[in-house]
Amino acid sequence: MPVRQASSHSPRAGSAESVADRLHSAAIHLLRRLRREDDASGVSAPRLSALSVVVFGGPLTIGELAAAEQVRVPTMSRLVATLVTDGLVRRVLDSSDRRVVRVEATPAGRTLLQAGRRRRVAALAADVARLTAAERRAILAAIPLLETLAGG
Amino acid sequence: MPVRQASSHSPRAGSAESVADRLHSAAIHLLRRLRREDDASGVSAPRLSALSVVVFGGPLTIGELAAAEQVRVPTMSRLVATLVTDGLVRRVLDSSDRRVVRVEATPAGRTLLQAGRRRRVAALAADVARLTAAERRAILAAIPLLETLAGG
DNA sequence: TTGAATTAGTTAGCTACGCTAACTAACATA
DNA sequence: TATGTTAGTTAGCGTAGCTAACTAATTCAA
Repeated sequence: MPVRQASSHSPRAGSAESVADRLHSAAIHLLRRLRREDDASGVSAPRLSALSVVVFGGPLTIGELAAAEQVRVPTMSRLVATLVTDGLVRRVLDSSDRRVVRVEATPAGRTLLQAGRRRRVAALAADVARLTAAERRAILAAIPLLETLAGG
Repeated sequence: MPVRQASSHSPRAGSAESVADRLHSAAIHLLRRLRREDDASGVSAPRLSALSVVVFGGPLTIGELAAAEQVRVPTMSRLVATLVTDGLVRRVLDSSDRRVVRVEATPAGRTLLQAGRRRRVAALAADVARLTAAERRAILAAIPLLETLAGG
């Protein structure tokens, strides 16, 4: 794994390439862990993530949702279909443009999101809680940067 | 998305739960981006990651590889099969225990890894390079913590 | 020394997520 | 009105993850 050899192999510690490489590795590992926990909780990460956007971002079209989640429209269409089946969101027709599907959360969706997010991050949060305050600050400082990179 | 509402919704900014939640979201977004780039490079992230372990970690058994990559043995078995088909790694029989499959990199695997890693992280590295030195340091400081959390 | 348990890995079969291509339906416009 | 554009769905593919069930090899104990 890059991280395991980065120090002995990277071009320069701290170089953009080195940072990118190690970040890549860390993201893979972190997400594998998160996926396991999400699976255990019964709601996959992509679904919860989409549900979260709908709950907090108000009614959104499939296309807007896809853009927000950085996936293609058909992928989002399927995610939404699953969420509808699960009763977590509802399709609302736009009266002025009947092509448009607006997605909004159901009460069940809102409820589940709260519980789901709690459950989902519980184990991770427990580990985060084990870090020192300084370490937590270090992660917190990096998060907006990670989002920036993800958005690039 | 949690990040978009975290500041207005999280229990306490900086709390373990808040950090975990935002980290979860950031990891999803980051990996989606990385996946797109990996796909474009023709070698998926899990394969490159496994290849990297083999290249830098010397010959390893399937089980060791699975543990290192935090996946189950059948998953790794299949990844290795693909890498073998692609000529990037080679199975070596252990003469003292013929159940054991030791996986080692081929020259082609080593070559591809170098080029592949470069290509794979190039775009990300370009964005990283656009950050300030302080921002890069912030990410660098967080990475070992992320790996710790991923390993928990 | 042979028969049972254990260990390493593979195979089969499932779910989910991502994609593109091709389609339908609705709208806009020339 | 016919043509093009836009929103979304459906179909089909590839990959990754899992568990369950299997084979083959080794270990160990009666």
